[in-house]
Amino acid sequence: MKKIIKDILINAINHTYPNSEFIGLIEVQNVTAKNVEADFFSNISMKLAKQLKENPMHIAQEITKNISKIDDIQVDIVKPGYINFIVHDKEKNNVISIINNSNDLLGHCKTDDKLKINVEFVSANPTGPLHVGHGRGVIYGNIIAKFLKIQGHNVTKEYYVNDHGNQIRKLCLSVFSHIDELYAKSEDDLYQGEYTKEIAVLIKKNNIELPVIPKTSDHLIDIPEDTRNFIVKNMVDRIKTQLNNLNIKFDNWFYETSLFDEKSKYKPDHLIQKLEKSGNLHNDGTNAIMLKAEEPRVLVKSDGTYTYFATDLAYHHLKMEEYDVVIDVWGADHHGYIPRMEAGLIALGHKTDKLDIHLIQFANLYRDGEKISMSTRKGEYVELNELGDEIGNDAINFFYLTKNKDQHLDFDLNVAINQNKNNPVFYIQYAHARIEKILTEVGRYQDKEYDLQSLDNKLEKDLISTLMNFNEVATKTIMKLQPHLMTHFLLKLAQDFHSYYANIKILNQDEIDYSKIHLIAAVQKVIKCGLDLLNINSPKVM
RNA sequence: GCGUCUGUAGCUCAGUUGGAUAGAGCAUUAGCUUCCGAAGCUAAAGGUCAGAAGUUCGAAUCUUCUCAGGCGCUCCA
Repeated sequence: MKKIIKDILINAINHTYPNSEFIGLIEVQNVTAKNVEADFFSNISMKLAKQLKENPMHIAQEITKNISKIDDIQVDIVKPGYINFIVHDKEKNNVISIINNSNDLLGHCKTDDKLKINVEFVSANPTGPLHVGHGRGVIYGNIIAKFLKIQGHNVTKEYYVNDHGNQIRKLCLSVFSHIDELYAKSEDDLYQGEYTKEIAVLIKKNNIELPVIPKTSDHLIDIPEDTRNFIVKNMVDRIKTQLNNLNIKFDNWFYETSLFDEKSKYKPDHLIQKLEKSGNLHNDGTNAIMLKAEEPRVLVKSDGTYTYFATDLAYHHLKMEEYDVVIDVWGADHHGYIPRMEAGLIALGHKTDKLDIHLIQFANLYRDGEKISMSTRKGEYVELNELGDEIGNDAINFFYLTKNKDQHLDFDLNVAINQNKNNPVFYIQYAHARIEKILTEVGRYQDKEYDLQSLDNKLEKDLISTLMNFNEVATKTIMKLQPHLMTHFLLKLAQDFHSYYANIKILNQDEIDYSKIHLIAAVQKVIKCGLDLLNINSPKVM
């Protein structure tokens, strides 16, 4: 509809101001102001006023003179120079049939340029279970990967498992400390979570080899590889189970250690050689190896071990070579790390416009008004699934998706649990269930006679206008990766429906008005489509 | 100090590439059940869009400055 109006305007302006370059300035927008009786408007005459040095009202009149009369659209001029369009109900009501006859309401959200995209998200260290602090990144990463898939891209969802660094060693020692306290002797801040005890029990039960405790404390404890792998596997399995409970599946679990495989092309030492050849290493006279950047960044420490950055750079080097677009979903605390990563990739000859880093702002967690900090190390955390058990996956999804990722948000656990019944997601689902009830009562309605033009009640008109916006909202949500737009649309639609339902009797005993049935069927179809898009269930009964 | 994200109703958040009188939910107040599901509906009340200046016909939206908050500035991961 918008496009049709735009074409009309283009035509008219071509006539009014031939050979002009004004076409590019034309935009048609939805009317959102409540007091304005119109569906769409254009501000083109105000824009032209400046260039033509004429009164915008006058320009609008000149343009509208050249708009050919169309049956279903009324054109108005309103000061200071808006050109408003009112679409007649007959035309609008067609949206109901369009929706009900569509096989794929999201069919228009397709890209012309299919790309191979890697979306890496969560990637929490396997040193503890996923907790509520990870929730936002989990849900966000999963949903944008879904949107990209709908667009038609070839998407790989990837979890990067940091199973190589010092923190894994600490994890192992934390586990061993429950078997023999001597393991904890030379270590401070070990992991305190319950799971370390559980794994210790498994180690004993399965007779897994324990490391030898060295006689003198200057010898490091040497952890057998199989034992280490056993512990890491157990942790990763726990995380997988948690994600499974949220219905999230990854396509690829990439282990940091695999970069060090003999056959790996992307071994960090190859990386260093490459950087050295291209003259990108910085030497400050110490034993450390550094990358030249806005500030030198350490790749290999003086003791010969790699930094996290070195292996992460190798990993990104790999992704950049294998994919057209590389997306990272990171917590906002990593933002200072971006220039380093970009500098590294540029030094390796990559174009960083392929790299798209989505920063997610932190969710501050409260319990009864008091801030709680999540610390895996101290064993202070609320597991993501505990929250899921309390309020359900639908509420979790909806909660996180309602907010823009750049918005800092506050989350009070107890309030969330207590107010769960008021969660807006149920309001939407309730609309779906109510419609379901009516539709089953009505039975088969598709082949009955109906007249959409009879829908002329104010509430029906509102409902239909909202339905008309679905296409645009869906496009924006999916193409611009903004899930919160859809959550707000669904709330508005549910609201319009509940209002309609409460005020207008849809099922009349004497005779059924099948146009109303088609209307609510369209509403239900759109709600279901929107909820599916957000990974939320559409229950038929609640 | 530098970088970065944010500041909209009592609370939690929307607000489209700058458009018309600022939008929801929760909380508060007052109403609504012989009738399709009250997880609902109808209203009321609630705002100096942090503050100031600027650009513009027009600013919550863009620019600059100030104030306030989160996060980051490791040979940590």
